[in-house]
Amino acid sequence: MYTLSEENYLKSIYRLSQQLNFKITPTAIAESLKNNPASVVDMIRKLTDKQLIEYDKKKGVKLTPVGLKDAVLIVRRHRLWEVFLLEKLGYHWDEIHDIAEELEHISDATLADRLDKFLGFPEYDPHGDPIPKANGKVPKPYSVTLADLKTGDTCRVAAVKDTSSSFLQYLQKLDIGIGTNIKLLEKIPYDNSLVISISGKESTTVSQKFGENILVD
Amino acid sequence: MYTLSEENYLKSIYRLSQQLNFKITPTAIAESLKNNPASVVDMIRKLTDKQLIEYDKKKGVKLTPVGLKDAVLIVRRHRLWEVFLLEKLGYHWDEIHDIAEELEHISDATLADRLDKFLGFPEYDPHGDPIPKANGKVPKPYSVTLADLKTGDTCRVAAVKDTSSSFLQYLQKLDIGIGTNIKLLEKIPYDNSLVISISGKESTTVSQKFGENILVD
DNA sequence: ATATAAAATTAGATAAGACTAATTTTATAA
DNA sequence: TTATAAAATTAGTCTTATCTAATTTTATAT
Repeated sequence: MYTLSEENYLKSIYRLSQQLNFKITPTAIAESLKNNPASVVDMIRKLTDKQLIEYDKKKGVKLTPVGLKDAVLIVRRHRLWEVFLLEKLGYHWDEIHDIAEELEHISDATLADRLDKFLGFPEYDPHGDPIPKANGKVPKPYSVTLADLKTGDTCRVAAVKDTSSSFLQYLQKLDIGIGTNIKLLEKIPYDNSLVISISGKESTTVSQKFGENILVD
Repeated sequence: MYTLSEENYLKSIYRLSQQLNFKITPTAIAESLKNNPASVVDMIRKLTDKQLIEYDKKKGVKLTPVGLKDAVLIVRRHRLWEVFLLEKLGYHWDEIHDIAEELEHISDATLADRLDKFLGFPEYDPHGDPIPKANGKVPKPYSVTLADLKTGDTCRVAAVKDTSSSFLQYLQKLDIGIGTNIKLLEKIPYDNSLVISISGKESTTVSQKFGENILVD
């Protein structure tokens, strides 16, 4: 159906389109795929010809209904495989993304649905990202971050925005995972550092950047 | 590590090398991969440069120790995924090969071993082919076919040589799977057709070609 | 032993998807 | 508004893996 590259572009454009009020330019796509903008321009032409995207210099790149449907399916496969790798094969949080990047391209028509069933129809992947349903519906993603809380608030870690292994390994070191309870003890006015208590334990200080990458319930 | 094509060539050469006393020529590889012989000649050069194979016009193509090791790993992955697709995801016998052809190329270093453990270290795949172990050792493959039996002999289906879906669907129709008991009632001298009884039921006649593609215990 | 067929090889073409370098267009700031 | 920077685009190159067509080598049969 699609080539590997086409799928990666579709997925990348979809991910960028999730960032509200963000114009999807060739440069933005190039950065997200670590490609040269010139290559992106070529692929924009190809995907436009195939009616998977529309490109308007003013408005940037936008997925067509068909392009959107298929991009969502790729993301669905990615997130289902992540659940599989973590829950069934015992991988760690920070190892699953790259493998799922490969697995998501397996093209069999019923594979995602069978895997979904096998895994018990999970709603969120191990990073807390919503797993699109077979019909294309996407569960509501989390939007409040740890940095949005007020002093004294308590929350439950629901998802992470940053999925780099350096971030995930830091979380592991701090004993933070999906479901961990965190209380915001203090916000340092100087640089917005956050003093928190993890699972009721002694306090730890983390940066603003850190807090902005943790989504909470 | 390897490109998709390189892996497919390695696997193809390995499979051909399993056929005893068979010289692996460019033409044979071309047929097995449904490629043009000219393309094969190019890839033979490439794999020779990488020291994965040796090519001697007289002796044909041969895997080097390194090439063999890696070819076996690809076959290991293929067969493990086949077990997964059949046992865990509920696919049928004739659907799993093509999907495993894609899955086998997922390159993570520990994936095969984790999958192996998750599946309970199976010795044979759903077609009865031996699954190479993590150390590269390959369990003994079955070698006696239904066509080798003498009239009156009873056997248990252990594996199939042909994995085309037309063959597998025919088997399904005849209610034959791995483990099915078959008794050879008669061999028709004219064309070596076989009259057999499947699971003790009424007799059925199958062709010599059919019998040669069923390996028995 | 030689004609013929089959197999192997070479030469050159093509397509996909990436690149660099040069150019054009658009945005931004003085 | 105009100079400058940034972004987008074009033109042309490269690599991988395929192909076709032509040629050379090897095998086979009379």
